[in-house]
Amino acid sequence: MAPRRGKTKNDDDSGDDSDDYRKKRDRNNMAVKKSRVKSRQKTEETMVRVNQLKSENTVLEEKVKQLTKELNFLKELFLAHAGNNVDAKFQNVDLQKLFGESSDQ
Amino acid sequence: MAPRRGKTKNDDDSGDDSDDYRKKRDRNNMAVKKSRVKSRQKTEETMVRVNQLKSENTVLEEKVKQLTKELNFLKELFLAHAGNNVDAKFQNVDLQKLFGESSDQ
DNA sequence: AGGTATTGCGCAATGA
DNA sequence: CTCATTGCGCAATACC
Repeated sequence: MAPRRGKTKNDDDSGDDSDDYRKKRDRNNMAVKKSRVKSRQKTEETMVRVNQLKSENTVLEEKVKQLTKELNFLKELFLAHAGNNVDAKFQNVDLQKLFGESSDQ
Repeated sequence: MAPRRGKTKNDDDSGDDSDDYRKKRDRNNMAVKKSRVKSRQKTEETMVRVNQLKSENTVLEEKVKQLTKELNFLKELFLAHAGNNVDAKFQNVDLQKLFGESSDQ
């Protein structure tokens, strides 16, 4: 596969000339491998996370849609009779505030 | 930095003895670099995506909470008077169905 | 000071 | 055949 033997030709620093150099390289190679496995796992998890979030999101959007629908129905029903002076007690309620722009946006 | 010069000197196959081998290697090195840049960008984007989704999620959760609150308020208000036989027209509405367990959860 | 962890890079095999 | 992707080792260097 790979023609190992870069033949580092020791040249200078680090007093190790050959054998514990190898030991050191081997240990680093292990570390590299380990680190890369970890990295891949992290990526995997991130992908999973994205999918989780996407589906949670979908569920929540449906819920909002449903709730909004219900709320609008109720408001209409309410207003239809409120304008009719149905019950004096309803006068206590500030309908404008309630139904005008109840929630934001 | 790296004492390149592995000078594959090999002998075997691939009719290229030395010069277009280098060309080939250089091209591949370019391709590798490009591919890795792309990979890193993709990772970056994924991170961004996760954050986007997380905040969208938070917003949606708040919205659901708010809508639920409003809805409950309206239902109570409604029921308080419905039991009072406020308006004959309300008789058309099946209040059990409306307020019983309208939505899930 | 001495180790592991991370990262950029080149090589070679393999995939399109 | 050319380019893209991937596992791997090396060396630098970040991190403790």
